[in-house]
Amino acid sequence: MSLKIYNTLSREKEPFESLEPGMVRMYVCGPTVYDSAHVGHAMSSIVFDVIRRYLEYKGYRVNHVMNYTDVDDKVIRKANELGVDPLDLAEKYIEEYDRLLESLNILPPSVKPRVSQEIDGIIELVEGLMAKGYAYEVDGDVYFRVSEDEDYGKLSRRQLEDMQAGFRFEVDERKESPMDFALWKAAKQGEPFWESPWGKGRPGWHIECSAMVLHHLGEQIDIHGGGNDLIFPHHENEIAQTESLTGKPFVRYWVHNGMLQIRGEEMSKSLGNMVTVDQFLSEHEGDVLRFLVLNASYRAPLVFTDEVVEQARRGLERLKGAFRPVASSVETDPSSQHDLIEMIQKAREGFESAMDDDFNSSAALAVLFELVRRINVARDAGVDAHTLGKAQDTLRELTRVLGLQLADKSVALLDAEPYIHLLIQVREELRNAKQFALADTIRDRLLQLGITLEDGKTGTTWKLRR
RNA sequence: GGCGACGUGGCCAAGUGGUAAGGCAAGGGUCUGCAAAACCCUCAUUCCCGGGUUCAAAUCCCGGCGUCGCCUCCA
Repeated sequence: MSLKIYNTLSREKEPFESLEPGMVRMYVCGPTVYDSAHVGHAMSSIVFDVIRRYLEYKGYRVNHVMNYTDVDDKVIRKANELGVDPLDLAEKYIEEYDRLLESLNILPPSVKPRVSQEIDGIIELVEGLMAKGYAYEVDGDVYFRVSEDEDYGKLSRRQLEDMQAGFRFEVDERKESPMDFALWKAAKQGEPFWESPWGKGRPGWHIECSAMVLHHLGEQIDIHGGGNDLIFPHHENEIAQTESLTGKPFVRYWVHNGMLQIRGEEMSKSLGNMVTVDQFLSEHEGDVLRFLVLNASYRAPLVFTDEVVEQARRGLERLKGAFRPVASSVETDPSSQHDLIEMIQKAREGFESAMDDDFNSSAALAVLFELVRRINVARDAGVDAHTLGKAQDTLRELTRVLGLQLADKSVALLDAEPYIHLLIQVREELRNAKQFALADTIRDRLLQLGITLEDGKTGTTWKLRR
């Protein structure tokens, strides 16, 4: 089986082949750090984390770069409102985002560059474009000359004429064409600036990503990702700049995630329907959001409502339930062992073929749920602990490829395990003696301590309650 | 106005030519002192609507309707 990835450029699933065998260069557009991240940002980071984890599972080494946009109109505006330094403000939200990545079990990107630390490379890039006639200066601003780029619009499938027809914002008359975009902006009063050949100024929005890719990954990369709202103009412009400069195809696979929507609306500050990641995590574990994301196609819009969150939480519980250990089993059923061993292999194959199909995580989850069911059946049938453990190990390994943590027991709790078993034993004797009131007290008290007891056919099992 | 995506059961959702995965919810049952969990059974003759292509369409084509995104900063 080989991996296929949907490429926004061709609008088709294509066999994945990296530029360099065994190695993937992946760049993902990160957030503009002017405010707290919302669950939509988290969705994007989760999607590309899953992609990375699966590529690593397939044996690739992944060089994963995610940028922080810390020099930007919005950052400056907000900093000025608050009367603080823009870079200090950005720093605060960068630290916050780093923490969120960790809480959501997102593997740290290999490099996390920031615009403010890439200025030299950006200036160099702009100079290169000017030297080749792709850019021009007006009063300290530098613009990209779109008319020079013959295949401009190939990613978003837009024609220059189409775009100009629907123009409904004010055009800067100094530009040669309305579609020309800023590579470098002359500094205005109260804005951070850097010295450049065109005077004091700062980078335009799109140029930063081109510069960071060139700096950290090279002229050509395998995967470039981000939300599908970035296709135009951001990624379109990145292609224009970078390919005009290098003359080489920039990105092999453009990968875009769909937008997360709250009740059919894009989540945005202006609509007042933001759910920040912090808010979400104060009520749910990170796995819930990840499960929600995994349960759908990463390319389609994601429905985010209280009901769907609750469904994700319960689905997760079912997944976790499969890790319960064998009870004090009475008699074993050999056929259950055979079925389970067979399922272990089938689950891995099914999982891989689902994920190979453009990271079809919801189909992969369906396979895992089949494994869960078979594990539960085998446990009820009294399968031996060794075989059950092997099936659980496979389930654990595959859920980890998806980045789910499930109920990873804390060390403290592992220490408590013998005592829990002791209590279960005592309670068992009380139940045999029909001392139900006392038996129930033990169950209730353990529940208060976060441990749920369940009396199954073959004995009592326990699990951690969230 | 232009460009693009999407519309599958009560909810989320997979499925791009061969006769509808999975999860949640719901109903019935097994087990159980009770509870919970688990397991078994049931739950879309049908995939927004109308045409067309085909032996065969949720899947391809045309036309509607609807939702969303982008065209201005946005994961």
